[in-house]
Amino acid sequence: MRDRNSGYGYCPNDEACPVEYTLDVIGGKWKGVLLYHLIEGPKRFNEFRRICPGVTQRMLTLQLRELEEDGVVHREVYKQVPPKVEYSLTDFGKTLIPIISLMKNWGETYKQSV
Amino acid sequence: MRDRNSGYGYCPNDEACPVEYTLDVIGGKWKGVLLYHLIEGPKRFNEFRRICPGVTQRMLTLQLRELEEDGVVHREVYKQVPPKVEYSLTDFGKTLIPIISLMKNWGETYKQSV
DNA sequence: CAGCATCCAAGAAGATACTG
DNA sequence: CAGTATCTTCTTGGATGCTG
Repeated sequence: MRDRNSGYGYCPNDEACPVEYTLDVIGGKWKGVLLYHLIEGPKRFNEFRRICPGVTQRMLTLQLRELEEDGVVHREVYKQVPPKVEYSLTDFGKTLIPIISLMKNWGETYKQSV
Repeated sequence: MRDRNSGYGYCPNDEACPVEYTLDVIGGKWKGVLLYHLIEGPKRFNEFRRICPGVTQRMLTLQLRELEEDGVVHREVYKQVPPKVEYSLTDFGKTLIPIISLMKNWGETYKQSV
């Protein structure tokens, strides 16, 4: 999922790779949920932990860092005590909103049918 | 990605889970590409291997099996020699087309920008 | 509060060889 | 052609303890 270089060298087909590229950005184990919650507005670290009790501290950190690296999420550190860090969607990240919304709708519609 | 039972018990938030559920169906390493190619029409096993040289035989089998289990893909075995197996989207699978298309468009648009 | 470091277990994925 | 089986490697992820 992270081997952007090796992973996409394999597939010479220009029509196929965009889908895989998109999944590389949003397909992490928790990225979908995190992004979905960020649509509503900025969130703090422990806010995520409350919303999704299943995600560990470590995973939350890692997933947020990857989203940050991909330029999808902005990490704002407020220099104060106690520390406060806020995560929000970048403008680039906002371009993903239609996809996340569609996925949300699809999930809502078909979750019970499987 | 496969632990549908344990994975979703964790998250009590009904608004978040649909996204994760959708990703569980289409978020596998190769599922996006496979589904994308199936939009064009039915494909055979080795056809996929030609289109995506990066996917191993084993992975291709596993991913197709999971898509089949999820009712997204239909596997038609023609009883003949040499054997012929055709994979196609089910009606249920076709409901995913809008999502895949959006992901394709997004990937095409932003692939270079990262 | 928002993490990082370390260690360890479990699972995903690759390589290779073989089959109806 | 379309797989299966097995073995090994690599990556993910969880648990725990510590910090500015």
